[in-house]
Amino acid sequence: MNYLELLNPSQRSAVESTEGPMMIVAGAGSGKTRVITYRIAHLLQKGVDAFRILALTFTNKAAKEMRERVTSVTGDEARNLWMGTFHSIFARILRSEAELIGYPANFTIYDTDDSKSLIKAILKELMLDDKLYNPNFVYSRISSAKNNLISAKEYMESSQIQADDISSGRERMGEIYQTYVKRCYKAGAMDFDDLLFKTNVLFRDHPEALHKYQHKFRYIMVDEYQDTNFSQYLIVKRLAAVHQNICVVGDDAQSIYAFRGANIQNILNFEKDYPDLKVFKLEQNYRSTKNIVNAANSIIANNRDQLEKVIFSENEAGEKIKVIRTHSDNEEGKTVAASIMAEQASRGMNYNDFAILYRTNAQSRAMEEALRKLNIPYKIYGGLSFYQRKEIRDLISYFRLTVNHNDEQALKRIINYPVRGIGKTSMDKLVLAADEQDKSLWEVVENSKQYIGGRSGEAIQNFAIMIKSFAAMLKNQHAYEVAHHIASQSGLLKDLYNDKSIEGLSRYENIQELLNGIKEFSEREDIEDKSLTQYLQDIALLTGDDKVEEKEGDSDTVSLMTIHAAKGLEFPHVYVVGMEENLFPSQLSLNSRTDLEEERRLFYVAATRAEKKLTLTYATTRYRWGSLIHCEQSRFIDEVDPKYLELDIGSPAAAPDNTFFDDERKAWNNSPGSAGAGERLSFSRPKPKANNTPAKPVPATKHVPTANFTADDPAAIREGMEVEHEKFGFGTIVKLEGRLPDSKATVLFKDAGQKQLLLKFAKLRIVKNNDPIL
DNA sequence: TGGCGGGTCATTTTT
DNA sequence: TGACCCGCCA
Repeated sequence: MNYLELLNPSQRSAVESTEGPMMIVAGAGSGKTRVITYRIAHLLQKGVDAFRILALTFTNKAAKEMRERVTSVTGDEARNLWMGTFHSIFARILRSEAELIGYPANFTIYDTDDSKSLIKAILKELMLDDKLYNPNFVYSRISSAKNNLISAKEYMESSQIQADDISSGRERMGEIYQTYVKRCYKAGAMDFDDLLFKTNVLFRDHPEALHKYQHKFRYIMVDEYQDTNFSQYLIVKRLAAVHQNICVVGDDAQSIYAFRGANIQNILNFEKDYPDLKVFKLEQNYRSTKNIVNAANSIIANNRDQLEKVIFSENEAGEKIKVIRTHSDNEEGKTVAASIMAEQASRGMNYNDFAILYRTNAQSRAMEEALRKLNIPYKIYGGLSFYQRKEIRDLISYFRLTVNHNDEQALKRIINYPVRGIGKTSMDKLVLAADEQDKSLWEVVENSKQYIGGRSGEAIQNFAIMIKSFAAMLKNQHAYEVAHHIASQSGLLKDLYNDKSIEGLSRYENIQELLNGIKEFSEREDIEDKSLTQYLQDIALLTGDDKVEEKEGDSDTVSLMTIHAAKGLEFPHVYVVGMEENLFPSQLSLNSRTDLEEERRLFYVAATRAEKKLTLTYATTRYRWGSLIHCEQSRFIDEVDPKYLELDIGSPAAAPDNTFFDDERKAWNNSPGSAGAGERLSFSRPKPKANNTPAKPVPATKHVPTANFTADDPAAIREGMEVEHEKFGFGTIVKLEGRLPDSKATVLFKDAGQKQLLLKFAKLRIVKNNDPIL
């Protein structure tokens, strides 16, 4: 097979250039995967040993796909490639070198949930306020420290960081970080970031280990290089230092993981690290129509930091990009669903050809409902993965604890599940004891008699004995035998079996499914080590729906996913929904140019998923965290060169569910300033400032409500308004907090003084609208 | 000790 | 709107 003929000239030279440092700047849809695939095939064909090629990706999906594609070109030899995600490859290396850095080879990998619950536990033990030290915040702070290779010690010694934390009132961050690290160590656990951090430690402190891998990997490829963080960057740099056969592939315009520590500078500055770098640019987009490519180019042109390149398409011009405005998120859903149905019928397309992309998972609901009403089959990607379900985590925790007794998070999770009378009080004692004696929780549990007597003490003893008995099986029996034994002997299976509710049933089925998976694993012929230990290591980094996809592979469904999840995919028709300010771009991104640019790249990614047709939709009102808010069209729509757009924002015939908002709109239109019901009904407004508007003098009235007292819709209440309350009389809205329907108003009553009222209960009549903004 | 109910809270993206 | 946490009660 002459694969070289399948490539265009720039693709081909990228494939044929195998020696020395190189960078492939691969625009969206430019055949990047094809180039990587053939490049590896080319190396193999030249006689390079597959064991000496390292190919790194970010997602399991990408790794899997790449391996399949290489296999289809080169055959079985592809199996020997070192190909996988950063995390899985270096976890593998760390296991074989674990001793060097003082870890057991069977260390546990803590996922995000484990990490956060450990952080919560630490906060509690240190008696810190978890409002101030929000676990999510703490987690991301520690994570970004690790991704920038700042150890706990360094963290505490850095005056810069200290100043930072002190100024935000969190001067004990360093201490938390340090405790966290220590606890992970005692538990024989690494979190996701550790897998990279410790690899760096290994390579820094053990030159012989570094040396070994430097020589082993003669060719290194990194996909999605724009998404590397500092920690990953340094690993790659070190590994490539000897042979210098490093090939990175990426597209700065598609860098969307800065929030996770990815540093776009890694790709922008690559040249500085390798002066004799060869750069290949893949600029022809084979995926999309001219209109889509040009529109995408006009979007990304708004960003400042970019590698120079011109993406072009030789495909047909195609349809313009459609922009649809709707009045509510539900209507948006209906519109999209109806459109899919119509197109599917009129153009003879499959549901597979459609994707609905959104910024946040919460948006999927309105879409789902609408699709369901029209009986359109759909599949949601992302969300809770199989392995994140409670019952699965429970059983896996048993496995984890069996393999690694020190795994604190697993232990805590299951020591009293199923219930065996080991309560909070006992656990508190054990945790305290472990901390005082600097032991792992398990070591204390094993000797619990010293700390806890009576029934609880007994129960703990029995628990420890049970776990040890499980462990005794590990050596000689394969995964399924042990797993099944654990599931039944722990009482977990029985506990679920007894739950006859619908959810209980599905939990039971899930456990069965997990066990079936393990059974398959145990029966696979291509695996040597069929122990439960090995199984755990195989699945530890399997997140997302790697599993689910296989199951319902070829059904014809519309795909729903976040834009992040859609990266790397393509669909004939793409709907990007929720094109609204504060949603996309996310309001969290509006503070800095870098964040906004990342958001814009995200939009670029979304747009370039489409092959034939791209539709952008937005709603002027939307339910968000349970209450109705008003939305404004996204600035990103304005940024697309209008000549590629076809607007459909004329007010559609009133949808049935629309009447509900009429009162509200009336209230708005009555207010001074918004009277000119202009072209765009822009309801959104800047967040009210904390300082209050001065109240106007109100005519004194007694607590007697005016005749015909009728309350107004809470939605119409604004700061600064004068209102009347049945009991408290007249007053001024000083402050509004929260969102409808639970918003709370602080009202300064002329006679009754200041009161806090829940709007949904308090009946307020608007006396005069002093809204300062309108 | 465990279960239930109400209050509170956050909601971006993932290995 | 839902997830989670806490406190109260059995």
